[in-house]
Amino acid sequence: MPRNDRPGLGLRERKRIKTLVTIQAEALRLFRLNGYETTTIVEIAAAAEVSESTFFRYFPTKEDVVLLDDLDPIFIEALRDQPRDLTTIEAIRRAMSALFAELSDTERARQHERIALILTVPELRARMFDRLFQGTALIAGLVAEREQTSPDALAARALAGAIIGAGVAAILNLESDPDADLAEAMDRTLLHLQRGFGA
Amino acid sequence: MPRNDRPGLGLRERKRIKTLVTIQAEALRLFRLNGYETTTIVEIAAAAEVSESTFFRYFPTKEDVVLLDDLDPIFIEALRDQPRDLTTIEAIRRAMSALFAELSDTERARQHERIALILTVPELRARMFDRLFQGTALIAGLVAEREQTSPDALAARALAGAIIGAGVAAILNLESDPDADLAEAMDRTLLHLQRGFGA
DNA sequence: CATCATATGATAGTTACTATCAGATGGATG
DNA sequence: CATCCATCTGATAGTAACTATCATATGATG
Repeated sequence: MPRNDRPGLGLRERKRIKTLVTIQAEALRLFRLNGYETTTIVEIAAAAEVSESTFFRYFPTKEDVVLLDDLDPIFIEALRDQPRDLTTIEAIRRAMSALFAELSDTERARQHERIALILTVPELRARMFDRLFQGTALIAGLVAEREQTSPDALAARALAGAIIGAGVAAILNLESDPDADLAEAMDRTLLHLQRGFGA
Repeated sequence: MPRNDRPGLGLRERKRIKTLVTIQAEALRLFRLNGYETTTIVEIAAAAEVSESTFFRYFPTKEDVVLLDDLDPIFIEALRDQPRDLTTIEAIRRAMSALFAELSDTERARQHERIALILTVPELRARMFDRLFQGTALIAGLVAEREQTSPDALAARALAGAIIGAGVAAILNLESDPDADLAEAMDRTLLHLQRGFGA
């Protein structure tokens, strides 16, 4: 995740970010080493040299250690930057491309591993889906704003759902094809949706 | 859920179904009465007059008491019954209609309440999404089988994902419009997808 | 009726998570 | 530099979901 430790933040804030990053890094290291379920929070706290209490102050649940990322706001910003006259799908495709382009190689690798982990743990997978569909309302809003053709609320929701569903399909594709390029796959699924499925 | 207690099953089997139904019924009653999170499994077990151990023999997790239903196989069967020459979306729309048509009024009301509960509990909502997307592979298989146009695996997955996403949109629509007719809403979102979104 | 497979209850233990409180530490002010 | 306040931390105790195990009970079968 993009580093936030630019100075000028005050010692307290910097310390806070440091422990957050440490906990997350240690947790992911242990998950990679011993698996998600078998790694306990006591172990993570010990590795990060904090108490169990502190762990829960930074991450409300064990799942959040894996699921929290600061990509969401970046994506939303990238989406807002897209020209108004684009189709919703077009806008999302471009925002996606911009997001992926912004990532460094190590960052991309880290995200790749993160997603691989999420897909293998049912608990995490379920929560990821939930988070993705939390965005339905946001996207539906965009749809209603952009596509002048359909003022129908349900139509906007339908498109938003289909977009997220297509994105999820690209992610799930990694299960059977772990080395696939997620950015490209997602762009392709969205493109399919954009063109229609030739019903 | 459609009753399975037709006789000719042996006493053991009948007892088993009876306790399963009892546990589920008592659980849902307590959830409705006191809320999902605040109701403990000890309470459910007591209400159903079984031990805690027995509860977990019937339902591996607390969530499963709400999420387990026997609609999935019925839907899959209904889907297989659709003529081969239909579009995938058409086939799914018809299978959905058939499924909803098969439900009695009380059954429909029960499902309605069940979904309302699921939507309010993050844990349940997340796992519902997971279950729905478990079906992606199945639907993608259907797509690959029916739509001769696209032998591309990713294209099939994209359509399957979009279909499920559109269905989810209809479900999520209940959050803002609790009295909406789910069957109709789902048919409409799928119809939107079928017609394309006029990109 | 006797035997076997399976279902049940009871007990003990693990782990994620909550609540609470006392002590430590950074930040601002005189 | 000293003081005071806000916040952060660690420790402890407790709850609830779930697992493992074993003895007992009950339906199925010859």
